[in-house]
Amino acid sequence: MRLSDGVESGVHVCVLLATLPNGAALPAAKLAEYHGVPAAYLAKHLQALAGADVLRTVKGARGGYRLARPADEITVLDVVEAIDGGESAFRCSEIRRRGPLAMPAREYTKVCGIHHVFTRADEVWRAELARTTITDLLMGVLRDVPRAALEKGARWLQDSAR
Amino acid sequence: MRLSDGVESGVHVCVLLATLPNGAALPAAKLAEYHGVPAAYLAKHLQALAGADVLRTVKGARGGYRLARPADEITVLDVVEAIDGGESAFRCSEIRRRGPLAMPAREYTKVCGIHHVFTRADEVWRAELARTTITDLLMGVLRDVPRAALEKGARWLQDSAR
DNA sequence: GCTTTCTCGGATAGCTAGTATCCGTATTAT
DNA sequence: ATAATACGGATACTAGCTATCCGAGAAAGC
Repeated sequence: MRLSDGVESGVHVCVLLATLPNGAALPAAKLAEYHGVPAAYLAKHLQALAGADVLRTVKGARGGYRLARPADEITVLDVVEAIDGGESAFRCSEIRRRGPLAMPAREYTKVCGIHHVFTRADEVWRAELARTTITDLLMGVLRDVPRAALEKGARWLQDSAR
Repeated sequence: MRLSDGVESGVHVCVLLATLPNGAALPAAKLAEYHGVPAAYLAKHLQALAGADVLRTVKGARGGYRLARPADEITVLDVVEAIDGGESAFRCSEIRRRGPLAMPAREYTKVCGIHHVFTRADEVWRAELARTTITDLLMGVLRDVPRAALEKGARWLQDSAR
């Protein structure tokens, strides 16, 4: 089981965008450069995030991406569902209806117990991801990352703003 | 994100094996036939389960697979980790160390905050799966599955025992 | 003790989904 | 008008999972 790689980039992008003043935007190419990831690939995930109303696009020259909502109203789950999709990791193929025990379909009224366990597990997983907002992550970064790195980042952002 | 399909078969197999008397075993071919899944493919997952000490193999003529432990000491998580592996779905590629902000490696003492969120989510997911045992699932099947199907299954098992 | 039968076990192809990339079009600020 | 930027589709490439095969080894029966 593996989460899409794009999720990691997506969350990092949101944290970075949360540091921008008011309605400023940053183009996809800059976002990719900042994080050291392939630009063409990141663009795809940015589009997914925009489609899910996590990011908002600013078209035209001096455009780019910005957060669609305040950072404390965007959860990690929002990013995950935008990029990786909202489906459960487990897919029930109704094994109980196959093989020599097969019964007419109408006999199976309740959901398969195995299916149910994974559904619950998926729910608690998503609930946990929904507990953390982009603001929470940003505060963590400000606390844990070395001061020198923060200053470096701030300078880079100013240079890119021009 | 997608869990290996084999997990579903694996759990169903364990539930079926839990219905066998004492130390009786069922060969891989029969297990596959019962569930209507490809035999050669199921064999692979059975081996993984045996390697993880969830199932025990009985070699030679009239051999097969049986549970390695009492059914109430085997959790759904045990099956998942045997077949799908114990790794977290999220893989941190340390994006924060890339791009223009990169700092010497020793500067990063704490684990990345984003990584941490997914680690927690993975833990609650696994904890939830560990709450359900094969016995729990078997009781659910006995409760929810139509009586006719249960009888059909019992007959099939008897015929296979020969 | 030998043979026969049956089983696991690892090695090997095929396929699907996701990763990574490109380019042409539409849109906006300057 | 021009330059910069997002957007969407089309396309190679890759990894991991799906599916299959055949040989080694172990038990059972004579």
